[in-house]
Amino acid sequence: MPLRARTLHPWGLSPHEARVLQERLAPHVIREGRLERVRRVAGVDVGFEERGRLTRAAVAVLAWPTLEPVARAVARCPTAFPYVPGLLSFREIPAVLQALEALEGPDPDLILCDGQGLAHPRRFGLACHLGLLLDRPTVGVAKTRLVGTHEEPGPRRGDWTPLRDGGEIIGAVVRTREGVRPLYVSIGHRVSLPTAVRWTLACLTRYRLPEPIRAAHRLASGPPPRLGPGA
DNA sequence: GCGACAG
DNA sequence: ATCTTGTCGC
Repeated sequence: MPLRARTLHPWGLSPHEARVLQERLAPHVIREGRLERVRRVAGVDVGFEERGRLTRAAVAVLAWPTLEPVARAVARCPTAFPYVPGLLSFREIPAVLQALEALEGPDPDLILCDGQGLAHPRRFGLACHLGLLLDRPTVGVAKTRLVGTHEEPGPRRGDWTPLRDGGEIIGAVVRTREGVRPLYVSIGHRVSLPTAVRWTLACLTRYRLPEPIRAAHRLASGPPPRLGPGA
């Protein structure tokens, strides 16, 4: 059955109302969870298309552990919320939900999101917001830092250092490939930080980004998908 | 006041 | 996110 979001709140909010809502919802994020019997891992990519002022979301579902794509969907919506650092989910999640609800086949057991999770000023990044709406395990995987301080992780794939803010560990700075900038991994919902880091690393191939997110990003902005012999 | 600031 | 310029690896 299709992934469906709970209606926890309305979407036509002002930036101020959005901040207040984040503070109300953040305590509901579950910061633990181990994941057993993972069969499918989804990646979510979000972005803005200046031409047409559209918010774009792409989702790819990959089988575990083969990482073969089994489902994909793209959605574009007229952008209805400004880009404000810390409020990205209010701009992007409507398109993400539209794409998720169009997916065919069995639901993913884990969703890797393009953006922060707990590594957010109010501990409620896009991955937390999406995880709470769906009540499913999510992980935030961001290419650059939003908040927090950290030391540079070691040079080898899998090396990581804690990301700290306000006296707590809010994420991990993970070297996913030698010679490239690290990624910022944080809890989204229903996973522990070690689980979030483990699955980010488990989904790596030879690239900087975990394969489900790469597949999603490629879907909307890369070359057209090559259909396999079974399609 | 000045810089920082997911996508 | 997007754009531009310069450098490096395959």
